[in-house]
Amino acid sequence: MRLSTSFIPTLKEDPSDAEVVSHRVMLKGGMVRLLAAGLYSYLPFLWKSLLKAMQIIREEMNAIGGQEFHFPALNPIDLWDETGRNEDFGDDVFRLKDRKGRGMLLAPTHEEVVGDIARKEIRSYRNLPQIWYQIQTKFRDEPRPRSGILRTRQFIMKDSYTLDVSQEALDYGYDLHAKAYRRIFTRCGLRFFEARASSGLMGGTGSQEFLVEGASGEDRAVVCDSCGYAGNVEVAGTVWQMAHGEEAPVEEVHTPGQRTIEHVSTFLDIPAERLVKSLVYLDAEDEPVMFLVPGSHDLNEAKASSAVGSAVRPAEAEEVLKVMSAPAGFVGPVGAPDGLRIIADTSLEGLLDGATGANREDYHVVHMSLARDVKVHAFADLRTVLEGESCVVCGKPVRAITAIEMGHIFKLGTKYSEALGATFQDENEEEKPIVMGSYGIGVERIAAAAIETRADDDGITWPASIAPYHVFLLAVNMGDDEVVKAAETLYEEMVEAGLEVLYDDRDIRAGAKFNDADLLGLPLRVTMGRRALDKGVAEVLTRIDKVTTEVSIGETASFCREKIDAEIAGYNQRAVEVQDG
RNA sequence: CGGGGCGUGGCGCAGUCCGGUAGCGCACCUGCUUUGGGAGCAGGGGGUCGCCGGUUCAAAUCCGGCCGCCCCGACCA
Repeated sequence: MRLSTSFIPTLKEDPSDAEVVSHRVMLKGGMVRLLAAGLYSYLPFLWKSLLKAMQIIREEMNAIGGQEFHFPALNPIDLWDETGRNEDFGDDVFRLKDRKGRGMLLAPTHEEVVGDIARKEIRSYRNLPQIWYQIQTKFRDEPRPRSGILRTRQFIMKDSYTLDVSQEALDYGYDLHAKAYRRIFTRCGLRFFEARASSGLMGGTGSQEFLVEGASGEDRAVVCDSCGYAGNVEVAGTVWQMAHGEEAPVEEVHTPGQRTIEHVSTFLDIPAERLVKSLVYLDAEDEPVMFLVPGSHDLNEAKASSAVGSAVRPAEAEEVLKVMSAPAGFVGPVGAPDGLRIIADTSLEGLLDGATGANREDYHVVHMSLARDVKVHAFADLRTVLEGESCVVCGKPVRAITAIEMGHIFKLGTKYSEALGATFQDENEEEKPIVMGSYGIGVERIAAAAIETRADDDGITWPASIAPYHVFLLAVNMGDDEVVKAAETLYEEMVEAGLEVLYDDRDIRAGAKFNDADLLGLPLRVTMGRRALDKGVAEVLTRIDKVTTEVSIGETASFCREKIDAEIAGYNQRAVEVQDG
């Protein structure tokens, strides 16, 4: 492709509205343009990369027996009422009416459509298993789109669905997907973590996220570099025990105005690790529940929610007062109202000498023994783990990371098939619900994560497998006929060798070309100028390390071809190594 | 939805406090010179200052309302 006739509108200055690396570079590199908040046009240069990522996804999905579909993005709303998810998604879904007034929505995911086909077509265990997938635009009216292409309101997703006869069969299909995902991300040149995750709105019995470490991500996870354990903070556990202390009579102490852990800790000279945070929450029915976590830790609301089995929200100040008859900042489990559910973090079990609110303004209690003084309803993992705590698998310290969620796989079970009546008849003529799994990959995030993790001060450094082109061919001076002729010949030879070449034949100054070449970040840059031509060479620069090699003109095409092939072969080799986890 | 920032030629910004000629750099057009890391000189085109209303002789500037975009939080497969 000739740059002189391409539409790759690079910018000279940094765009003002972009903070995260991938967003800035995509705008600057003429790859995306904003239409409205969370809605981007993908320009040809980015689209080529996305097409390559999608092709890798296709190959790997096909390799595990996936069949590619294309479902309607526009769905009748009553189908979503059948599963209850029209309500569950709330304002996150775009709704509209057709000309007859029928309620429709723009699908944020496709379990319902898959379930609808299944209930109409799948009759027998002989029809199973099935792996169905599509690569399609999804719509979600995000409350806050952000970070450029990382969280948008319209995005491309590879979504796949397994239909099986049993939980065991689902496990197999789920493992096939995990394997495919490892291969996909590795072939795309990404280093990822697999993290246990919360199923959230999807429901089901288990889920796992594929994360790429990166500061602009929205996910927090802990990873163990020793054994490879990783978990989203919503579910990750660590081995950590609060100091038990020694038993002593419980005692009220005057703590005027000391509401926060920090203040109380300083005021009483008790380390935060010995304080107990008492938090009043309300469940979905507005029934109160008190959570107890170590003063040194935060309550994790996702964990709190699963401990209660319902969504929870912090009680407002007035609600705290109403439930506890004491103001927020001074509430505690000692002498709490009868019947108040109290759920304590597992690290508090056996605590003999803790301090917390006294349920009386300006007073706290010390020497609280949990077993003696508190009626704990249940112990559960409630705390947000902290860096340096011990890995639940190997005991080594874990690391806390910020990460981009690339993919998420779910064991759904029979939630959707039961709601929709998608059943099959087994060998014993018994009618059973189909066991489902669902699996997603955010396609744009592949390109975004590659940029986020590999960009340098000058621009992108694409992995060869998803680079829009392999080579940036730079003719230094279009006014020099011999240079132009040599560049044209190189262009032809490289294309002939099967390379994808972006040929900068623009009649502009060399400096601008070099800067664009750095910015666009193709794996190889081939420079043809007077200097090189006189030596009978082309200068081949590998973008990732900026090392230049002089290669005789006649061998340049094959030299580049080998470089690109070697890099891609490296990813493929690594894919084999990591595919089984 | 709460908090903060911003909206002025295509892009990046100044001007707004203190009302009175819309300005700078880049980009764009023409000519000449240049040509290996975003050239120089000369000439030129392009802006209802986000929108609506108010105050005023006069509004980019003051007042009121609204809209949009970005960031933090809430939220979020």
